[in-house]
Amino acid sequence: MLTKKGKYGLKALVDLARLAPGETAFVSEIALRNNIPKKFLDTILLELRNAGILRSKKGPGGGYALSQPASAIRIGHAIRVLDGPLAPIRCASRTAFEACDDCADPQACQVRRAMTEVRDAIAAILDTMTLEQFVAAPGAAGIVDDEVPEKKVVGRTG
Amino acid sequence: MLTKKGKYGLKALVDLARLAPGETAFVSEIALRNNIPKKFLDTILLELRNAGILRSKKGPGGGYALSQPASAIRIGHAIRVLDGPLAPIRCASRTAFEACDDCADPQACQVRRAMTEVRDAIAAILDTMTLEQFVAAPGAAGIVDDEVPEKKVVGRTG
DNA sequence: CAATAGTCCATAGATTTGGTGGGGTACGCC
DNA sequence: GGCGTACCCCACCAAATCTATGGACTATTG
Repeated sequence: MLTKKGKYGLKALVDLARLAPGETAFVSEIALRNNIPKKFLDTILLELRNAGILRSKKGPGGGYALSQPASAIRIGHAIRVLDGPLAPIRCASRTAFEACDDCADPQACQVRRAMTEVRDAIAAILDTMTLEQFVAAPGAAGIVDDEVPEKKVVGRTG
Repeated sequence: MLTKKGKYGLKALVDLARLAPGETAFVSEIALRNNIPKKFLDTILLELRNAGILRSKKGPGGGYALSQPASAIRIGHAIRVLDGPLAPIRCASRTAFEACDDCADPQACQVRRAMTEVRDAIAAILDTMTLEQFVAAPGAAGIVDDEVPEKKVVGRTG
């Protein structure tokens, strides 16, 4: 699951990536532009900064900015910082592995096997995608066959 | 995220798929064999039954069994029944779509775009995989380059 | 030194997850 | 037609996680 924290973080990164080179933005600006609670965004940007993805400057005229060009920032990295491992289940994570208490032998677990396959597919997308690609919006014409349904559907098939 | 509920459910399905044709198993048996709390498994199997994946028989000599051959049961279906939509975020679900309250226009959202791609990758795997394939264990030799690390790693890179 | 804006810590409500308890109900079997 | 088995259903609960909020502190600029 991508939590609100992760989502807010990605939105903030997009916001910052759109800045002119050298420019910085206040937390309050970013929060306002993206409908994010300012205080919550505070902690999110801080984590991204501690992870080396953002840099910050205090005081008047301060603010946040990307620490690297958008083309060098991988979406998967940001998500891991904010939401943890990409794997759907911990025992399927390649580097944040943790054994399930109900599994005698993780190597023999079918669930783990399948979820590892899923993890790899997710990682293949998100560790390849850079912030630069992420920001490059293919306009509203990008997804033509992906209509948004009227209201929430009963069956959970998504 | 695959919750314990989803995981337990999948394990139970594997258990049932290994039964001889026509044979049934008690909830208590399945629970015991897979280290699953009996009562919790009760509710899980019930949901799978209500979804048409399992059939059950009451009374002595009763129990649970697959309602269809394992080759006709799709893993993605079972997971959706137990854990909900496969998409990492609701607004990226194709049929259980729900708009985020912080997004003015879902069509223009970069996060949604990327997560839809992830959703499709997940669905491609899980909606293709049948219980039959899922159960077919390629022994311990199946994944050779997938060593299980000693203990939990600090960095969350999974 | 005063205003600004990031940093840090503590806390708290809401929701989800994971699980328990108890009773009801259909069924097979003496 | 009881009796026990084992599924069915309801309510409830504890713990964890998510989603914030409040307030104090610190560094910087003018």
